[in-house]
Amino acid sequence: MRITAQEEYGLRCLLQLAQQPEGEPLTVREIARREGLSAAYVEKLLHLLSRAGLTRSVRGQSGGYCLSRSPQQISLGEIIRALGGFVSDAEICNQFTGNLDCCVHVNNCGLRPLWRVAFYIQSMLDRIPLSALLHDEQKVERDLMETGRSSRLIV
Amino acid sequence: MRITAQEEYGLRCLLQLAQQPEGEPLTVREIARREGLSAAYVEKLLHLLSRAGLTRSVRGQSGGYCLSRSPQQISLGEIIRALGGFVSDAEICNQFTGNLDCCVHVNNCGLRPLWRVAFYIQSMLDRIPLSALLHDEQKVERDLMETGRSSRLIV
DNA sequence: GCGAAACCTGACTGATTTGTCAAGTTTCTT
DNA sequence: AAGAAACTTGACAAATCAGTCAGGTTTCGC
Repeated sequence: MRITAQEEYGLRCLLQLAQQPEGEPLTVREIARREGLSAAYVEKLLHLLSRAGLTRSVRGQSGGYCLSRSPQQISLGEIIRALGGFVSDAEICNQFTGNLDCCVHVNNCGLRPLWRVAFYIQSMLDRIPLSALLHDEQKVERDLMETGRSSRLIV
Repeated sequence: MRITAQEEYGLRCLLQLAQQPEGEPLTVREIARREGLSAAYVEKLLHLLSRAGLTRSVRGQSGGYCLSRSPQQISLGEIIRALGGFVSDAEICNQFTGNLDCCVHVNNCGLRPLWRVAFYIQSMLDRIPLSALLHDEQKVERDLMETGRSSRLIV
């Protein structure tokens, strides 16, 4: 269970965009410079994020990338899903790679409670806006406490 | 941010061991049969878990594997760490693969709040015992609510 | 118009992760 | 003591992921 490189670097790019004044696009080259990444890699990440509807590109000489919504309206959950995905219902027993014809647990999956945990984590991330990462760490902590108290697992 | 194959299958093996009567080892062959995995792969997973101190092997003709502690005393967090690890403090800025000599955020890392989130998730998993996955899903839900209320991020 | 600056895209290479194989060592049963 | 059942281990092949490259298309400023 790890945060992938793609998620980390993609998020860094988004944080750069989030610090930009409204409506002023930032170039790939500039983001790459600030984050110490190659321009090609930043392009790939931003392309992924644009496909997911999180960023918007402006072509042409004075173009670049913007967030498509305000940092308050973009959640960490969305970002994680755009950049590599999370465990999801669909892939649980279908993508089973074992020897049997299908997952032996298909009728009474002993791991279903684990997926429940995963969904819980995901719903927690859905409640944390990108803007939370712009502020101090205490802010994030308060947000987490909030989700901890209020969220329920959907039965 | 995903649960890896190794984590999933390793956990399945542990769940098989957890259902075994105390002190009766289960053979690799039998676990493999029940889970529809190859014996070689199950061996590899159990070897990893033994190294982490979660399982114990009994050699010889009537041997096999047991849990080294009761399912109540083994947490999901430990299991995840044994089977592929979680993000950890040490690897955050050190393993940075960018072009710069070191992470450009080393002094004021914009992602630190994200690691805080990761640690929070990890501490939540540390509070869920393996035994919780043996019971019904409502049980897991109650456990999660408990951790949601009681845990604090360590500052 | 035309060239420079910027985004767009798919193919490709290297690294990591998955899962297998094969040749051990240990222990029990008879 | 011999053989079978079981764990041990390191090397390997296949699949997936990270990151690069090259050659596009679009737009702006002059």
